[in-house]
Amino acid sequence: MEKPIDKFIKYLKENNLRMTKTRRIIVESILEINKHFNAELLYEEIRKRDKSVSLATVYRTMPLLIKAGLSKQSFRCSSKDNYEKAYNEKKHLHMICGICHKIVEVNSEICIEKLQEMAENNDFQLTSINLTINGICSDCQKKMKENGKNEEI
Amino acid sequence: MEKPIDKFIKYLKENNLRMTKTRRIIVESILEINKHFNAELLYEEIRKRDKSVSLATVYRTMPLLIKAGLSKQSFRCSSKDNYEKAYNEKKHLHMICGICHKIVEVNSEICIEKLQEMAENNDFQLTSINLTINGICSDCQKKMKENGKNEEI
DNA sequence: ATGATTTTGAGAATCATTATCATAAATAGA
DNA sequence: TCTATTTATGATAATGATTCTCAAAATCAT
Repeated sequence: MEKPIDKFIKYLKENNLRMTKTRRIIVESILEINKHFNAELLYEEIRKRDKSVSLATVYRTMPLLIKAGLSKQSFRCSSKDNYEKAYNEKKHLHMICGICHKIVEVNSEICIEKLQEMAENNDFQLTSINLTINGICSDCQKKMKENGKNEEI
Repeated sequence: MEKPIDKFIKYLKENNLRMTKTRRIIVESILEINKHFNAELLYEEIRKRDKSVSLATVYRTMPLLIKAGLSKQSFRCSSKDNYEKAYNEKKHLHMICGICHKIVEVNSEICIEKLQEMAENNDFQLTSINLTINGICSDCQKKMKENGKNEEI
């Protein structure tokens, strides 16, 4: 299977874009993150390798990674966009607790395959599927019962 | 079946909140909108009835409508949160074109029922399901082929 | 290496959403 | 109905994630 970095280089070439030190560091950093991530988290991971990379470049680079097929948009939590790797990934969805913001990944192969099929049936070229269950986790349900509060979601 | 406005009044009472002229107008306005909507669109609809209502109050009122079960969060498009009514609604998902931002509703009863079941199995008190397919509609695919452009998503 | 083009970091700008606060409206009690 | 208390509202400022700008640096084609 083609290595992510090679896939990226290929994408860049095809689009007359340049492979740079910064872009390489960004790709390497994403490889280290084994879950969903937002721009800030990726930025922290990048800064472990190189403190000179700017947050703007992280934001600038995400669309490239997505178009190159290395990464994809995922859910949105606490007003922040989240991403995940687009390869080697089990088909899953996210259950997000609106109180404590805990995120649980749940296998959902069947649903996702059904959605891919739907896109195809509608002659819709799929770029990403957002499949998120928002709710209140059992821990927070308990806590709410205990103190009788009606907390924000 | 309980009327939305009565459901809202009941919710307000239970939470020691007040029914006001503004809140009534907001509920009435939502009843007039027969599709998904964002804060701005709802604000326009409200202003047809009363020009004095402020956008801040629209934003303030949405969480109440959601908790009262009149409305629910839906997809996000062009950096804006969208909502929809939470009753009388067929179970559907949204397919959003990343180029022209056209939104197509597609029936998806099976998927949604599966997801509700999943939430239940995980002892997760469901507040909303976000089920969105992002991609490129067939029209935009054609246009891109014609002028060979690699447009933004 | 040279010159043309692209990328970058730093910081400013944007824009949807939230917070603040003084005033107005709604409720409870007399 | 009047009054006191609480809640809601409009106007506007603040916030914060993301995007834009631009001069300087890096990359590429020759």
